[in-house]
Amino acid sequence: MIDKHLMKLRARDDISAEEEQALRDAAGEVIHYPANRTFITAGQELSCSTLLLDGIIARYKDLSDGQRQITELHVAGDFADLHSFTLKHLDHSVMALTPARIVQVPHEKLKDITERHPHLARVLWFSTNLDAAIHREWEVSLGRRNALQRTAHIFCELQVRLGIVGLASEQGYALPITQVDLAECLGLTSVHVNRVLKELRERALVEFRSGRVTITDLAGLRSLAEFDPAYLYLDKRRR
Amino acid sequence: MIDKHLMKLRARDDISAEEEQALRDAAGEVIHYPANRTFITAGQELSCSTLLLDGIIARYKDLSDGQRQITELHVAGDFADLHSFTLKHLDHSVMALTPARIVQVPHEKLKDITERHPHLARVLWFSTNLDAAIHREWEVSLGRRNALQRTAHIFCELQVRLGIVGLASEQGYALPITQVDLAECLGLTSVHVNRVLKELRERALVEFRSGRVTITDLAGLRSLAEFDPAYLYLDKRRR
DNA sequence: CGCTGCTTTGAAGCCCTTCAAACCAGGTGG
DNA sequence: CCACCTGGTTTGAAGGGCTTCAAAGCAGCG
Repeated sequence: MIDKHLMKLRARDDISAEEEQALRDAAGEVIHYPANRTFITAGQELSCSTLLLDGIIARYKDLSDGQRQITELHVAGDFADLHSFTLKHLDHSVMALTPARIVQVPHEKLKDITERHPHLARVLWFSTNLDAAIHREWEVSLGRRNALQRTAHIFCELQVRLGIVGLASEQGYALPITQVDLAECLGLTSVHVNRVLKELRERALVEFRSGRVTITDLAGLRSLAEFDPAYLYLDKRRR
Repeated sequence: MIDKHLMKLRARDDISAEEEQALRDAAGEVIHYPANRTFITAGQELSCSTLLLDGIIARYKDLSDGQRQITELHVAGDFADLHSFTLKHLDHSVMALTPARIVQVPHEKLKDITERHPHLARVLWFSTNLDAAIHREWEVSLGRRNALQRTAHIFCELQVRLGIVGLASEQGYALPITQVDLAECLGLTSVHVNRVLKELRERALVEFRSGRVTITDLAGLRSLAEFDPAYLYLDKRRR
């Protein structure tokens, strides 16, 4: 059940059989959410974290004028809110963008892990730091990259992250979200995202249609985005 | 020496005398950096974390065309790179924007803490999650707030963060950085930041001159920025 | 007292937004 | 089986916020 999560962790560090078992034991109830369901609201008190088994989840913040900024996307194998273990309530909301299957991991069990499995605790700590690294890369996109590069960059990021858990190839991957969702990730209007997607298609780099990203030219796409996967910390030997 | 750091932690959770001592014991060499010194370069291997005693530090990423995005500012009492403990090398660089005094904390000592002081370890984990929360708020600013709100927002944030360690009042605080630095935080050009500062001054909200932020109307400033300090997790009772 | 780094101002232009409307596909009910 | 509805996509036209380019102003310092 938590196999994709283990794939993700093991792409970054060694996880012993004992630690794997501790994680498996921590997994609780499996829940299905429909697309478009907000299941954690900012500020709400939390006693368990959400491990995503399947689907796409977004962390987002709403502004008073109805605008929304998605601060990170999550894919299968990610904890959507491991940080709620130390924060206890979140500064953002969390929603399923597609139908999603998740498993709840009680904070009690995570606390046990910090007390009984220090190394595994550090690996989980690492995971939340990886989320922060993704936030930073998005800050760079939002602050300094133009719409075209920004859009190319997110497609590159998801290709790598989905690839780690076996859900993407160099040719593309399923991404059943809307252009509005994408616009909320990119800090753009959906109208402009639409125009950018058209240009990416016409440049024969990538195509985003009917819930699927089809990559025509991965090298070209990465070059346009100046994508450097270092921020995803995949080089295991360095840790 | 690490008093400001303890103030910061204790604004969020209780720290026992024993834990305090463990932290004090972890502190190593004190180092002075001049303004404008990059002391950690992205990718470089690290064996200790940097606790800021005095000054302003920036985490930043450079783009190939010479543009730069600062992803977070640090003030006295902050770890500038506690996350390097689990990441081992960083996806960004770190520089002193002002003359800075720091103390190095060896990762070995942090590892001891995770093994001997699980609660303190969780508090440190919390600290890195707080950094991530700040990243998220900056993503919202960069993605959805206009230049005026964005600038107002960062002044509000720093007022709170510096206030926690006794370095800001409701009337203002020292912030000896340049408009260029500010622009690199805000994803704007320094030219436009200059115009925005003029408008904030003319609206009698805040003045930024000769290294000092003078707040004329804190309520008005917060209202313009739609500043909600919840993301700084200061409500101790909820944890 | 001139150099240097930072700030300020102006003018022109572009990237992205806003507003509006048409198009399209899939699902539902008459 | 088609008309209708709904949510999402696409396109056009106009406008604005921020950038770019350029240059002047200013303060601190050797």
